[in-house]
Amino acid sequence: MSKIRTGQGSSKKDVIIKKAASLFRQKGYAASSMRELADLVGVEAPSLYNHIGSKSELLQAICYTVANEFNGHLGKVKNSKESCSKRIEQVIRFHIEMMLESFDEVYVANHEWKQLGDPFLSNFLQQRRSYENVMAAIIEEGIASKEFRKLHSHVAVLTILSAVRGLESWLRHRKNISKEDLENNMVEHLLNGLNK
Amino acid sequence: MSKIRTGQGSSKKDVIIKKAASLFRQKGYAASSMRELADLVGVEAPSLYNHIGSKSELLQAICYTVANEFNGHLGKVKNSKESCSKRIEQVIRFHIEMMLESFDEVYVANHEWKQLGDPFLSNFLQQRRSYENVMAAIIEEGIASKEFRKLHSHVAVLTILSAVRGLESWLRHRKNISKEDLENNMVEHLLNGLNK
DNA sequence: CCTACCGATCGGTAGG
DNA sequence: CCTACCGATCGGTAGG
Repeated sequence: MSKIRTGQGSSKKDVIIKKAASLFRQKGYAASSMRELADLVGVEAPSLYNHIGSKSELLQAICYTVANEFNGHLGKVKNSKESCSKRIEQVIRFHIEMMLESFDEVYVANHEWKQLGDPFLSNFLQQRRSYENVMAAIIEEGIASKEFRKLHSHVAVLTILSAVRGLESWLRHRKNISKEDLENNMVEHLLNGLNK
Repeated sequence: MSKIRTGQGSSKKDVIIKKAASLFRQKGYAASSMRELADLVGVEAPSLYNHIGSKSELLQAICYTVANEFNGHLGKVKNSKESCSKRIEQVIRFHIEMMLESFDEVYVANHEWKQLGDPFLSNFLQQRRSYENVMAAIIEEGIASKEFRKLHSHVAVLTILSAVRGLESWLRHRKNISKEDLENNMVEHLLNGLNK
């Protein structure tokens, strides 16, 4: 489903971006050097520049690919005919699946976006704000229709998105629980807290 | 209540640590230079070393001060005679208050601990694991006493801690909501999701 | 894809 | 507290 995965059809540039995501997640963007990245790819550092323009371009590619995936999904869910509860559940499950499928990329987009230079930084923040607003609108619709309890919609969005982000630390020290259990537990906790 | 605040009784070292927390939060640890920090303090870079030993020592001081505050509070709550629900609520409220009172420090401890060198890194992770275990034990006690619904306790801990951490992004672009509203909304959402 | 190398900046020290 | 300066490492280029 995603351009993030690296199959046999991937170019050298894709490989470099994939390795960069892994390196940036482990060490942070600023603390990662192009020499280390070159080692992971299996070439000398200057050779990287035959495929990419700069270090910052790698961060941009990672952050924007992730942002596009999330925006694409929310766009589809937004105007569906299902209940607000069902739509929010779909958003939660999508976040959890993205985290499990594209851990490095999502982690980097969540942690290292601050290192983006302008205009990429402001554009990224703009996209995120808009994403949160759409989610808040769905929750407000649910409150108006008495489906949800009367909570501040933006606080609820924050609570949900942050909780889901926490899977990061889960994925670092994998406990013995299946993806299904994880999803169902989290959906139950967050959705029951919302439901009337 | 906390050694984090910088009042009139603070030494130059305290001032440096406080400014470092602010700088590290804004730019990240690795991307912050000692020259920038010196500028904020109002001295030349080499003068910093009359008060501190190294850049990494600053990160250690910030992370450990925060960790000690949280551990101290949880230690007090842990064996209190109150209901599990009440104890979890106290933990949630403490996290929110810490975030509001010592934003820079908590943010840095949450985001930059990975840049700690060993043995500080493993010690920090050990403390955090132990903190989560104590919270999970309280939740399990609540499940056993039928106070809470039957959720995986470690997933619930993760959900709660992550949601509370999300206040970070709230504090960056302050919306018009009071501390009390924020706390009450979040406690209601998270606790109602837990309660039977 | 490599070797050779650049200017800039880093954390930190010496010496006063 | 400063000036002067160190070795190391950085992102990136030239040239083949």
